[in-house]
Formats: sequence, C-alpha cells, structure tokens
Amino acid sequence: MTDIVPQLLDWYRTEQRDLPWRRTAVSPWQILVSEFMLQQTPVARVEPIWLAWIERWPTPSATAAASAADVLRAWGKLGYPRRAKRLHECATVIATEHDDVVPSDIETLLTLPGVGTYTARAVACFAYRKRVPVVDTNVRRVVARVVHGRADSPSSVRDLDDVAALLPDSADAPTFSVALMELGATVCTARTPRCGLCPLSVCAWRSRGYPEAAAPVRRVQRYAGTDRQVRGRLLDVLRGNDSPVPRAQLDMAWLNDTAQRDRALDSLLVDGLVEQTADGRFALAGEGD
DNA sequence: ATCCGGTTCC
DNA sequence: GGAACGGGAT
Repeated sequence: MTDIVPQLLDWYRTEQRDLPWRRTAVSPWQILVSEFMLQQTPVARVEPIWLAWIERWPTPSATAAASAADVLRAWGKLGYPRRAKRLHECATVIATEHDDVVPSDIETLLTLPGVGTYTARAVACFAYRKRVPVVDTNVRRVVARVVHGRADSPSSVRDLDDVAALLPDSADAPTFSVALMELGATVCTARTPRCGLCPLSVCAWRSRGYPEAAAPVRRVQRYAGTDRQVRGRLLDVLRGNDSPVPRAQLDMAWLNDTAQRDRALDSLLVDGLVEQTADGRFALAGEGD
C-alpha cells in the first residue's frame, strides 16, 4: 500500500493539468482566491475569472480597497455570490488585522470569513507547503475507493485521518495531496471513472469488483425554478446597472411567482448582497464605496 | 440537514 | 432532465 506515494507522484509529474494557480510565483493570497472560487465550481469556469481577478487585485489590501459592488461584478456569474462577499471581507480582515499577510496556521485561517475546514488546510498545504491532510470531495471519493473499497463515502472526520496515514513523511506531502485531488478530478471521477488510466497498482474498490454505492438516498439539489435562480436573476439586473434601479425594474426579472420574487429579494438584502437606497431603489451592496 | 449559482456533461 | 462541480454557514 505504501507504493501509492511513488506511483501517484510519478503519475502527477507527467499528467497534471497546467492550472495557473499551481504555477510558481503565485502568492498565498492568490491561492486563497482560487480556493474560494473553486468551492463547488469547476476549474474551467474559474480559470478566466481568477486570471483577471488577481491582475486587478493582486493583494488582500488591494481587494479590500475595492467596493463590494465592484467585487460582485468581477465575480460575475461564477455562482454562490456570498463567496464574493466573504472573499472581500476576508481580504479586509487580512489587510487590517494580519498586516496584509495570509495566515499560515490552520487555526488562524479558520477564523477568516468564508474559510472552512477544506480551504484552511488547502492554503496551509498549497501556499505554505505544510504537511497537513487536505480533504475535498475528490480526495474523499479516492480514499473511499482505494482504501475502503467503497464507491463513495459520506463526509466524515475519519477521512482526515485516512489521508494523514497516506501522506509521505517528506517535503513531497503537499504535492502528494494535490496529486490525490488531481486523480479524483481527472481519473477517479464520480460518474464514469477511467480506471484503465489509473496509476495505482492496488485499489480495494477494484479488488472487490467495483461495488455500487450503498444507499444513494441523498436529496437532489435542483436549480431551475428555485429561489436560487430568482436571486441570480435579480443580481444579474443589479450587476448591469451602475446606479440604483427602481423596484419595478427588478420585478421584471421574475414574473412567474411574485411571492417567490419578494422572498428572494429579501434574502439578498439579509445576506448583504443588495442594499436599498433612501428613496427606495435597489443596488448592489457597497455601490457608493 | 438545508440553503446557496450557474454551467456542462452523461 | 439529472448529476456533478477542488465547500461554508446556519
């Protein structure tokens, strides 16, 4: 089983994707930005936005100096715009409380807005080369298959221990972690794994004949027709206007269900993504800053 | 346990 | 049409 390390490292050396945030000379802050954008979002959609973003706002203080509205516009249709707001807040905290330097220890990283278990470990590992386990959805699936012989596994803290047990006791640990993610992203995929391309000589899932997932019961999260789609439509209107828009203009973005539209707008106000002016019009939060 | 975007691919 | 995508906050 210890052969996993050289097999995976050799494979990664030749098969890794050339992703811009993996190149040298990318700062910890820029890596942090990539991790925010990559939360629940495919690489292909993040890449162009990340490139433009770090050129425009290369540091935490530069990001903090921008208005929340401009940050939301630059985020565009990447999705989950609360991430953009948290990234802006995160930049402010780092600029004002950490001397414009991204913290390197997990405990401090976890105190930052929008930084959870995965992102804190990813920054410590990929930006600061620390030997800490990093578990995302890809790693969880790879470990479930290779180590436990199951098609997938529910999120659990045990995954961290599983990965910690696999990590090489050397400077290669961060590379091993990114290689594990890469394998899950490109070979050991969720729907149609390409096991013929797998570099690992031993896999418990393969040994057991690729058993199906036990109980898929997981509730499907749809999108069409949900409040999330309505929020997206409303934000899209505000992103396209530099000055506040009247309520009637927002109303046109969703005519099917007025109650749902009101609920969506209210939730955007609660989330601090949208603000109402004194005269009753609406704008992206921080439009005037 | 649910909510939170938007797109692509099977 | 559904599932998947380098999660986080409540």
